[in-house]
Amino acid sequence: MKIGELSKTSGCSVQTIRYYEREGLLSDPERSEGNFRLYSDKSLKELEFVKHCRSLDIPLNDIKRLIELKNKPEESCSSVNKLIKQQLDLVNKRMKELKALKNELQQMASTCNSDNTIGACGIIKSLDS
Amino acid sequence: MKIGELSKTSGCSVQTIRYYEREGLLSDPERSEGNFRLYSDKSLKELEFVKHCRSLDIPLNDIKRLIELKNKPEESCSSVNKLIKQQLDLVNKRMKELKALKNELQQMASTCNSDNTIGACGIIKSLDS
DNA sequence: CTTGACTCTATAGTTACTATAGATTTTATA
DNA sequence: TATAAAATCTATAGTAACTATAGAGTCAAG
Repeated sequence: MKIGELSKTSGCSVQTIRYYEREGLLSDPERSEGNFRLYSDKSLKELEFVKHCRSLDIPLNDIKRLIELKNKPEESCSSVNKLIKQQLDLVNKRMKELKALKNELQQMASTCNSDNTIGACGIIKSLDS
Repeated sequence: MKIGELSKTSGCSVQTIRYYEREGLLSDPERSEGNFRLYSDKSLKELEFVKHCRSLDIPLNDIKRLIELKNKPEESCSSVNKLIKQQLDLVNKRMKELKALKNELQQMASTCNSDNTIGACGIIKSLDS
């Protein structure tokens, strides 16, 4: 299949696919006579692996490492484990931050009654302090 | 005070301060004979307003709008309110996403017992599916 | 008077894409 | 078969919010 079809079946944009290729996350596809990329089901699998990792917010560089590790099935998977745990730590940290954000924003929103003027606005006041 | 001192008292890096100025979030400071930026306490207040907004993850463009609004105290603050509510929606959305992420990552981490090989690694398997 | 710390501007790099321009190839229609 | 439309190609620039660098100028202390 050509890149447009791969794009549709995978849900990745055409530019993103080409970008992943440039970044070394996808193996170089065959080319047609006219230099169009030609993909197989294996390519789709590769792309889906990347997509799944991205849906977990794993950075492209880490995904690259995971792909390399995948190709060494006899090695210990402790590095894979470490990578996932790091990602989990990050997510936990970000969640804590977001909770704090949410609290402050809610508080702020509650101090504004919308027929006030900006001069009397509780939101602006709390941002100023 | 010069930019280095403002940087220390505010906790913003020197480059970030200059960047905010370029982006129009801080008013242009006085300059010394030798063209060094000279800041007042008012400048510090301005910078702290920006910092506070940023700590709430409000984008620079929105902060710019808030600053403009701040300077029109007689207008209705409904737009301020709207902006904060939008920000709150964003935070809530992101929190939901993160919760889902966290679940999947935890699940994955639990399928790996670290003395396995990559070939048998539950993490890689689940990323593959 | 010179050394080191600080500051200046301008520019490039970061991440993960998205968007564009201009050229080429393929497919569909007349 | 001619041609128009759709898809693809590469290369490059833009996005957000900074951070880092280069190369030059300024200032305070010894």
